[in-house]
Amino acid sequence: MKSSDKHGKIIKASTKVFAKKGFFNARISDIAKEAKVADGTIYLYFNNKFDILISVFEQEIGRLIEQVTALLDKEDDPRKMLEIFIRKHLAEMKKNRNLAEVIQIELRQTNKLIRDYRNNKFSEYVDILSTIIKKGQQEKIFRQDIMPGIAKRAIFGGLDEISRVWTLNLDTKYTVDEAAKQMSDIFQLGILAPTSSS
Amino acid sequence: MKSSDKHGKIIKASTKVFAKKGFFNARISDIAKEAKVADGTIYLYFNNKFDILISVFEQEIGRLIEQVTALLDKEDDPRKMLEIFIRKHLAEMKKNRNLAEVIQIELRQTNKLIRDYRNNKFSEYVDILSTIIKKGQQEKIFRQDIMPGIAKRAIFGGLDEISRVWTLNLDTKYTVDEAAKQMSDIFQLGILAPTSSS
Amino acid sequence: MKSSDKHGKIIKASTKVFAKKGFFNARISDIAKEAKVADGTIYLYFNNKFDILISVFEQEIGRLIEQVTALLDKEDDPRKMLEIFIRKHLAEMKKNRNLAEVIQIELRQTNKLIRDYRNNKFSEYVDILSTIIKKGQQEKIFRQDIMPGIAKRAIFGGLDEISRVWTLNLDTKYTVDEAAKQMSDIFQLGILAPTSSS
Amino acid sequence: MKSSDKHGKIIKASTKVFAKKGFFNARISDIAKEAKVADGTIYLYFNNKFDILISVFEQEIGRLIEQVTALLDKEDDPRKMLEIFIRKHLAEMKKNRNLAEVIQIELRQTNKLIRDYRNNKFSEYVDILSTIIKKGQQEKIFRQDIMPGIAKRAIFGGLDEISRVWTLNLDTKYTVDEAAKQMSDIFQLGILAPTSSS
DNA sequence: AATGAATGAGCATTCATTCAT
DNA sequence: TATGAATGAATGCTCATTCAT
Repeated sequence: MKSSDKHGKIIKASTKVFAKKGFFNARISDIAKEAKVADGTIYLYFNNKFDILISVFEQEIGRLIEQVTALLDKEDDPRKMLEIFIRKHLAEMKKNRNLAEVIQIELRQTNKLIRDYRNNKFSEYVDILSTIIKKGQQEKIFRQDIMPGIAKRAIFGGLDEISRVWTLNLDTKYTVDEAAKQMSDIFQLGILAPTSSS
Repeated sequence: MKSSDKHGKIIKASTKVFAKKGFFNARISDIAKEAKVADGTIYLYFNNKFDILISVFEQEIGRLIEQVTALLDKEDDPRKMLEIFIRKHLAEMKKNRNLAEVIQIELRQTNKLIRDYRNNKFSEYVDILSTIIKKGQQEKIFRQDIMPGIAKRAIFGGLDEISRVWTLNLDTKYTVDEAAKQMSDIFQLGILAPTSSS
Repeated sequence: MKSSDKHGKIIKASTKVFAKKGFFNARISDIAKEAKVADGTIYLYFNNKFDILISVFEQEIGRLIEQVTALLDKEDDPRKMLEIFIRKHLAEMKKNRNLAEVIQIELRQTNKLIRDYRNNKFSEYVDILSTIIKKGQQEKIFRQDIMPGIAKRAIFGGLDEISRVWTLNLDTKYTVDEAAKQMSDIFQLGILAPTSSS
Repeated sequence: MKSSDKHGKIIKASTKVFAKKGFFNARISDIAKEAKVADGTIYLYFNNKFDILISVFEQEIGRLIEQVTALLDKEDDPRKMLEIFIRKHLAEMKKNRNLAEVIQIELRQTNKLIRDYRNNKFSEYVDILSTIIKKGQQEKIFRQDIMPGIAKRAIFGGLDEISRVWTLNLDTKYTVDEAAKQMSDIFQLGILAPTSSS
């Protein structure tokens, strides 16, 4: 890491600007100003505007993966692991609104924008969920008929939608803990009342 | 309703073009060509490009609401109603890929793009879920501690993520029925194995 | 003159709209709305937008010529005739602000816009001045060394500038009579004090 | 002052293009081509098309003011000063036809186009005339009953009309000297024959 | 490495004019 | 005659990217 980590400064500035304005309305000059570098300097570190966006994903989600992984390594019970993932994800999204916006909105477009880009880091992140589920199934803790590939999307999608609303300044009546508790219950116990389960 | 129905033709063409290229990369001339009208004709029916996007939402989601509501009216059991919603939503998204893309990707941006626009139709659609949940709670079929406002987002988010992947041509290994069955189970029963439920 | 004199209505409406918005910012639909006819109807009476402008000149200035000529016919003294012209022109411009604007601003552009158009009516109007001057010279009332072609422009230009300011809402401190008196004096007596004239 | 002076080149090119085509028919690309810069470059120096027009006025009329003022500073006799102004104005308009056109035609529209713009430089220029007249009145050389606010407009309007005709390629039979002499005489002595003055 | 002036392709929108009714 | 829906050419301005310094 150089003393003047321009690459990092630009990534940080881009996250902020993309979050605030969206990818298409964000100007390279906005990013340059935010990062306190010249417009042209950005092109010494990135190929083009899309490249910046992708780098933001890779870097920010990479950081997320590291943090979540570190937390999960200390735990062995799949139920607890699932709860940790849920809580950590919601906490991060609430804390880092810029990242939340970028993941929820800009990430969606990326596959359309850049046909040959697959969000590997993102897949890796979501796959943490299926790994937990498979582990739970092996340990006979989670139902065998659950398809991990579907469950991971159900859970991630749910979390994403919850945190999406936070970025809109709506529904802030729920705290992270409340929401995390609810989501853990919904996904683990289901919404059926115990007596009515077949 | 005029015989030519230019308004409808433009909405239909816009849905297709927005789905294919995304709002920002869609050109008015693309839409005009797709709708087989002149560029200027579009402005006889819509104020601007944003207005077209919003109209697409209102119209297409309005149609979705009508269809889902019609199906739900025939059913009284909240469990069945939830299943119906899930199956219908997934079926529609699989069938109408253009609408799916627009909902999943473009709708996300809308609140950012147009500050004073609230997707009323969209809220109305998602609120069908919380209505079902509340009904189930009143009938003691769904757990009392579930917060409908959170559960509706968990469920819709999950469905959205599932169908999002379909539009990417990934994971088409799951049929609508399989996915619907899985989602219903996950949200109703949870993923915990029955014996391990506390 | 037909019962529904559309041609006249369009001319009248155009004068108003051109005055208010200027030729380039005036829309055919503005004129149509003002004249209470359909857009297309205008093209039954005029070839194009320029044609309307030219017709406005011809008609309005034609009316001006008639009125001024009628007044001048009653008078034989060139000094009085000059005063009458000056007073009448200023009075008309003050009364009919729309016409004033069109003459002062739009007429200027016309030669540039329409290369092959010569404002014959306008020339005819201004030539009334040179006719008066020539008559005065023949009667030895006006100085022989005055070139009528220059004097007519000096006088008309001066009047035009005075009334131009009126349309800008500036300098309304001068009444028509005051201004007319001043202008007559300036052009007849000059601004030199009598004692200092060589 | 940069060696390339793009700002100046664009002003010069704009004056030429506005003169030739008029403001509304002038294209930014016309100006860019004339100035030998890219279209976008123009927007590094000016906010918009109107801003270019205003800058042309300010700069060109500013130059005119400087030149006239320099000439007038050497003279003390109001009669001579008036003659100098008249001759200089006509000479400049004849020499610089582009500026002449822009002043005579485009300047007229400006107040209509841009409501909050007042041609300060232009007012300043015309006010040189009223200053001369007031000075002449104080020195008892010009008639006391002349209102300087009206006289300045009479004189400027007359000069403007004379030079306007030059730009139309009409009446080039008069030289600058002839016209200047005539105008000076008309405004100083009036057109009445000496013997017939009351 | 860093700068930022310069570039010029690209597009939403307007509006004079047409023409089927 | 009269209409007004439809047309599509035309353009001011933006901004990602380049490159001389």
